[in-house]
Amino acid sequence: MPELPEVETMRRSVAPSVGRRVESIGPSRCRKKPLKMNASWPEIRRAINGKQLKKIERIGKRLVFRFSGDRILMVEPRMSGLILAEGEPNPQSLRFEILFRGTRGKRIAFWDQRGLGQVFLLDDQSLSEFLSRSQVGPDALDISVEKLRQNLATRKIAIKPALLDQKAVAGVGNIYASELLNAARVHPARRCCDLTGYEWKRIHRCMQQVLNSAIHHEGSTLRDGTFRRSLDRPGNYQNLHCVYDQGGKVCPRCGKGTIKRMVQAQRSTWYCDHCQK
DNA sequence: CATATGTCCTGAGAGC
DNA sequence: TGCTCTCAGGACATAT
Repeated sequence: MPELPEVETMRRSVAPSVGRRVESIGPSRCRKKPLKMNASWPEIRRAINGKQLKKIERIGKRLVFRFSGDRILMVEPRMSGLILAEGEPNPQSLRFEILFRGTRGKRIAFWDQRGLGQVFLLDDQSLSEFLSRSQVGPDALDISVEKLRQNLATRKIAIKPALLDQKAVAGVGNIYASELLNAARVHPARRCCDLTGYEWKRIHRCMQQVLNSAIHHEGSTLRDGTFRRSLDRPGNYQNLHCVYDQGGKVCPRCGKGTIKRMVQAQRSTWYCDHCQK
């Protein structure tokens, strides 16, 4: 599911557990396939049990759980991962849960239907190494327009697939790349190296506006319904999508064009055929 | 069969 | 030749 706004929504929904002490952590019994991770469950239990959850950070589309004693769990939800404090989306897809002392069952649970998600046990040092090895770029909400331009403007590929490159800017995924380019009135097939300074400014401003608005509306719940803040609380931003999955409709921004679908780098892109030049 | 929110790996080609 | 960077394509796993 998650792009930056959905991961930030998940972060906020489990933030009440900051300050609590871990009672137990472990895999669910009913999981389908083993969770992909860099340590065994006994190792993770030894590292995390009894520790206090100090902070939950978001880096692009990843969540970083910091515990006392410099122990870190980093979760990559990838396509279908979901981090929830409440609710049972599908008992079959529960991958692990953390229970907290003295809270009568308060927990953080990781659900993942497709099983592409990954979890890493790290410390400060190995987290830094991980981020530099995988070249995670600046977060989309923090990056300056100069840095965005520096990271992308020499490239010959189209702007829309370029925005999905997490090394250039971290957090934008397939939904918000289409949405922000519509807001910026830039055609998704324009090559990065052909964009003007004024267009980079619009892309940068609209990226932050669209992502912040999506966070405000608690992310996008698509037709498959997998992303939600809790079982009875879907996101709302899908109702504000101007182009994503809106093929054939009139563009709500210009009121003149029609929303079209195209395929770029084997992924769907939607855009207005009138106002995006 | 086609579609689906993400990331990692491989290999070809370009340019120095 | 060889190094680095870019870019295209596929794999991963499951559901509709």
